[in-house]
Amino acid sequence: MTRSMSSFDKAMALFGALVAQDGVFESDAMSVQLGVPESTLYRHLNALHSAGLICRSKRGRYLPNPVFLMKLEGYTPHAVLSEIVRPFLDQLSVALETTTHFGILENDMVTYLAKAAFEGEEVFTREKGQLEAYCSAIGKVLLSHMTIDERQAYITSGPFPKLTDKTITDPGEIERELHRTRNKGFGVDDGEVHNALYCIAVPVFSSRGMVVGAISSSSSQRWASPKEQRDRLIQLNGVAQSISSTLGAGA
Amino acid sequence: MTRSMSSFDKAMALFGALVAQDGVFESDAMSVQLGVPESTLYRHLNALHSAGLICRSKRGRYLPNPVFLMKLEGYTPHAVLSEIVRPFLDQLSVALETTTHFGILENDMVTYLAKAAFEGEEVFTREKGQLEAYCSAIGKVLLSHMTIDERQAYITSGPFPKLTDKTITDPGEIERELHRTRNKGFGVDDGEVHNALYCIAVPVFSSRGMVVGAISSSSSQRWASPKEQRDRLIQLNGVAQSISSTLGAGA
DNA sequence: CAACTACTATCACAATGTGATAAATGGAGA
DNA sequence: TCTCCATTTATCACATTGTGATAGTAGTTG
Repeated sequence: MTRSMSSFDKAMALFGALVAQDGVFESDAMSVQLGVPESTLYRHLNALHSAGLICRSKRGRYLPNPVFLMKLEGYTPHAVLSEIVRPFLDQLSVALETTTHFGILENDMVTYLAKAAFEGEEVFTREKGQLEAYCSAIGKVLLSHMTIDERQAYITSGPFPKLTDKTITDPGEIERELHRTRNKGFGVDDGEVHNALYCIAVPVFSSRGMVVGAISSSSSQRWASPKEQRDRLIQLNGVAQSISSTLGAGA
Repeated sequence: MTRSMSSFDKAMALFGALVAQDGVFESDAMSVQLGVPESTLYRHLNALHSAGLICRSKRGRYLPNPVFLMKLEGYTPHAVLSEIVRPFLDQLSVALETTTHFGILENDMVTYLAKAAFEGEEVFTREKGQLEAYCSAIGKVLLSHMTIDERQAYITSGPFPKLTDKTITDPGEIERELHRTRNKGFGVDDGEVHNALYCIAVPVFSSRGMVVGAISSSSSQRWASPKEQRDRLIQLNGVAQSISSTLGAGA
């Protein structure tokens, strides 16, 4: 991790900064931002250009090369993510003897990108299916990592249907639950989506701390003991971290 | 162009190959394909990974990093292309004293991504607007650079409405016209879309010879002499080449 | 279990990236 | 048109990095 950065990483850091700033390049500001001397920045800029990653629009503006973008058109983050995550879910499902999911947030709903079923445990979810976020374990985790503004917008967006008699539907109560979820570092759905469905979920981070999605363990019966739940969480977090490191170092 | 490739270029060449081959990496085949020894390839592979461009799916399979893809989600090839091309069109419009366009092929129709109007020359087209390909200058150029199969599919897809009395509508005749267009290297619309609209167009290539789009010069009156037309073509081609080199070396 | 291929590790050498400095180019405004 | 300022290119001595041959490990397939 702390091994010497290759020239490649440095140039890609510049690319990342450019993309994040809508192509605006101010040499002195960028220099302090990235901790790289200006002369080196221009060399990196040229490297990015000759590699076909960026092209110059006007003075001080560099955009991702459209030809490069076209090459990536066949790939969607969702499709790739689900392919990457699937083997991890399979392994986890065997280890925990439960069904496991990987989900992301999309339009305030949870979308399941991958599912590994554990035989004997029928779970009604399906891949690419959507679920309410406020009551599912994965949803709680993802909502709890939103910015304050985003979360506020979600909380006031209601209404929140009562799916079971355990479903939390009061906005204030939901907000507190999300706060607890964030503090604990994992989300719990204690029969709040479906009477016979109990889940716990933990976040999957990208290497720079952004939340990419969450993985969960779902069972038709409640976990027997606190110890058992703790055990599952450890395994979930282990796998989450494996996924993170598979995703690598980029943003 | 032939100056020594930076390590960056070589690694990005590997990335390009991976993307083009759906992530499949066979070290010996890739080695001969790129002319790079295997040990170096694996170093590049690791560089791409640690820079966050790719991640490992399974043995021998490397996919674009979904986190990286997400960062690029705000950029579409079309939007970037039109921004890149616009200043060139403006300049060309002044030089030729005609309206100029940049268009690409989309679902067998020409889509105009950018337009630079020349005052006094009213042209009915608008940016993001679509036009039939078989009778417009830009369309002819783009169709003429399709693969044989694609072109055949287009020719048989008909029907081809007769927009003016000069419009070529017979499939066989269209095919011959496309063949002529390809051989000449430029396309002509001699009032075939609209009675008072005369255009010539030339292709814009990416640095590896792929056709990205085409630029055209449109006028409400026919060019006076062959010499004048030749002159316009020279300027069109010059600008097309400028755009190509702005797009850079990738793919 | 055998054969194969993906993948990692090491090392001496050379190529390439580095950053300070200086100079040129181009665009916005007076 | 001229001035000013930020962007951009050019140069150079130095040291960090990349290179590729070789050898060895590990995971997969039959």
